[in-house]
Amino acid sequence: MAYRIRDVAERAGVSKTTVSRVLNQSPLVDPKTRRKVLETARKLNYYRNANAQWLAQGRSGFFGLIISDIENPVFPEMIKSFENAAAQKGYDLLLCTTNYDRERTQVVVRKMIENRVRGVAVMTSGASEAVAGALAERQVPVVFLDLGLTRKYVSDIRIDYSIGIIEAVDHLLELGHKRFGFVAGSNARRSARKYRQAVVEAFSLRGVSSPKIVECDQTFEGGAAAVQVLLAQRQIPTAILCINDLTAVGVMSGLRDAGVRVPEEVSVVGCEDIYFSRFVNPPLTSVRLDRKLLGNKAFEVLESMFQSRQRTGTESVLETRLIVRKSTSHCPTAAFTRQFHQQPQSATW
Amino acid sequence: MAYRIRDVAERAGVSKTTVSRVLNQSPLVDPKTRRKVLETARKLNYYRNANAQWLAQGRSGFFGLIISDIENPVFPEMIKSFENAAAQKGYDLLLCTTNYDRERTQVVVRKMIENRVRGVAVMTSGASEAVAGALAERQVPVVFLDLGLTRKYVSDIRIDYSIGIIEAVDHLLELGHKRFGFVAGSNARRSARKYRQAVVEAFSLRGVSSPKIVECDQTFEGGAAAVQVLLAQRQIPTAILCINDLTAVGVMSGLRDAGVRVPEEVSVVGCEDIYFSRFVNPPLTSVRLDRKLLGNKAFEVLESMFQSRQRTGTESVLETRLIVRKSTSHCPTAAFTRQFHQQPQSATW
DNA sequence: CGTTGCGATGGAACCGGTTCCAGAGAGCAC
DNA sequence: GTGCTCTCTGGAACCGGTTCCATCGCAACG
Repeated sequence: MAYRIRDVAERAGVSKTTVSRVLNQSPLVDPKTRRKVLETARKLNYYRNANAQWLAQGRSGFFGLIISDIENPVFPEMIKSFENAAAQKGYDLLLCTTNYDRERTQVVVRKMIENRVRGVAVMTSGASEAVAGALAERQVPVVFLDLGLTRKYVSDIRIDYSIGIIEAVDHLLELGHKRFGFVAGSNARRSARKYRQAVVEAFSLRGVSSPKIVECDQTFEGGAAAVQVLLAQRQIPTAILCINDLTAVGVMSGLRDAGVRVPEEVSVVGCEDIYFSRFVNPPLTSVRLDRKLLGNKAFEVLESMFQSRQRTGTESVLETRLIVRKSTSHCPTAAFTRQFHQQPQSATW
Repeated sequence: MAYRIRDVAERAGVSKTTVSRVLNQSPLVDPKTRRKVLETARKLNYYRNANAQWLAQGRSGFFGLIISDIENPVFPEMIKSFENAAAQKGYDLLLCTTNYDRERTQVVVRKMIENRVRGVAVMTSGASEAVAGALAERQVPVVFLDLGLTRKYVSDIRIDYSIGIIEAVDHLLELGHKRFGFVAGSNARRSARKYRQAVVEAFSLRGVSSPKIVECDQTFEGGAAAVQVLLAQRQIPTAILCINDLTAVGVMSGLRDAGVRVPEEVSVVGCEDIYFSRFVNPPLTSVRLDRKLLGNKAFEVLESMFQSRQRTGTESVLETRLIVRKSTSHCPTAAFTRQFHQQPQSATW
């Protein structure tokens, strides 16, 4: 068995209490004693038992982070910044994934409670109010993404898509575009619904007729399939907004397969600005959601709830903005578009 | 304060011991008693205190996973499969990242020990034998990636790049290629060194003259820069191997910027087969490293060490294989290559 | 009928820390 | 010298589980 605090105490000729004080940087220790304790601890190669410490303290050193699927490229950046923020304050990360599974979500929430975490960030938009309830009931501060609700122990970070989308619409209008398409996600997803709403509002705000909306499953293949629907129209759109970057890349691929050049003939705008977006060809113009900021803010919100006496939840807003790269450019001339429709390959769609 | 096991015991009219037995599925409990205990636990909405449980048991329910940087796209898949494998056996994941920082590595190793994890997978090739020593000394089973060493408590998973690389070389030879380039990583990295060695060996095995090697920093930009060196040669290679996919994508981008078409004029092969490789244009041919398998195997190895009486380390091998997509094709004719060298844009490199 | 064996249960020690509270001893003012 | 304050230290209870060992009731058996 490894050395315990008592072993250190005995060899340093002091009590457990004193050793504990030294290890926890209590000021109530004589510098000379402190030095001796630290030295013997080092000599014994002592490691404290985190479970014992946290049992005694009534809570662990963990902050929990619940996400849906770590393979989704939006998460790693968020995890990193959340973890860094926590590490800076001396806390650890307890990461759990739900894989979009209802049952697994329950298990994961239970784990958070059993581990006596100091707070939980639930960064999957699939999570329900039931999750919020379960955690708040155990007095665990929790922060959600776009839950649309705050109360005691429950904070919310709202993502304001509209800013970035309006920037995108303005950008496209400036480039002379008039006919738009939007490859949307399923309305069953809260975040997809919000995004679609913001898109529609942005167009009406600018007094432009609504884009042609095609729904897809938010994957690469979904984007490639959705764009075929848009291309089959009598008048194809010259600019296409997409629910996320992966879809946008699929859209670009579908366009290329159909012989349509991006951005010369059709401009494409993604959302999220995942790491890879700058490396595709052409580099993708995208509505950026700053996950670094999101992860930081999530931790910040949790910590301030944890500190506050009342544990009152707060609402904060995360803004988005447009990152212009090379997948958008001037609207092609009408002549060009008409010519395009006479190409033989258009028959194959 | 939340309900404790004692509260459940009192209300169910049994002892703490019995409740503990019920919760741990011990068979030494009368079914009737079991039912009553479970019911009162549910009624009280009881959650066990993991810290207390693990303190008493002398070890936690965690398996540790140490990686360098979660933003590197090779890791998420690995994390997922490791976590799934652990979850299936009822264990949890303790994920820590080093961010390539020596000091942070120490901190992270300490955390693993303090949390009394049942085993640690160190899946960053930056880790040294010192880390192995620190953990083995505390009798923590640990599995490394390409450490090239096994002993008590220390296992190793060796990645056999050569299979995939030989497949790649054969594939390119079949396509008629004769002049090759290799965009390598820094020899300072263990894994990059191994990869380079495997490439050189594969060529000599097939009796082909060695490729022109250019070193880079394994990033997109590094790849784009490295390819310029290759293009500046009198005879440019018609096929380029790359240390990883991100570099390969950079190489393709650099080629495109120089007006060289992939794969018609130059074929490109990556390594790792990250998720995004199939979505770039053209979809990347790559030497796949199966991270799903790696994560699973890492957990498996740890668990079997944990079970074994002797805690002897094992060595296992993970094979790679070539995934052929569209970034490789027939070697262009000699005439074509010569013509290319007379193009004006070659002067700008 | 006494003994044995077995399934079910509980008492109490223990895991390794933290923290409340009491107290020793030094320093200082009077 | 006395009393007070202040700094530093240690004893002991406690956190909430697990587990060793003893015990008890009951059925089976000789």
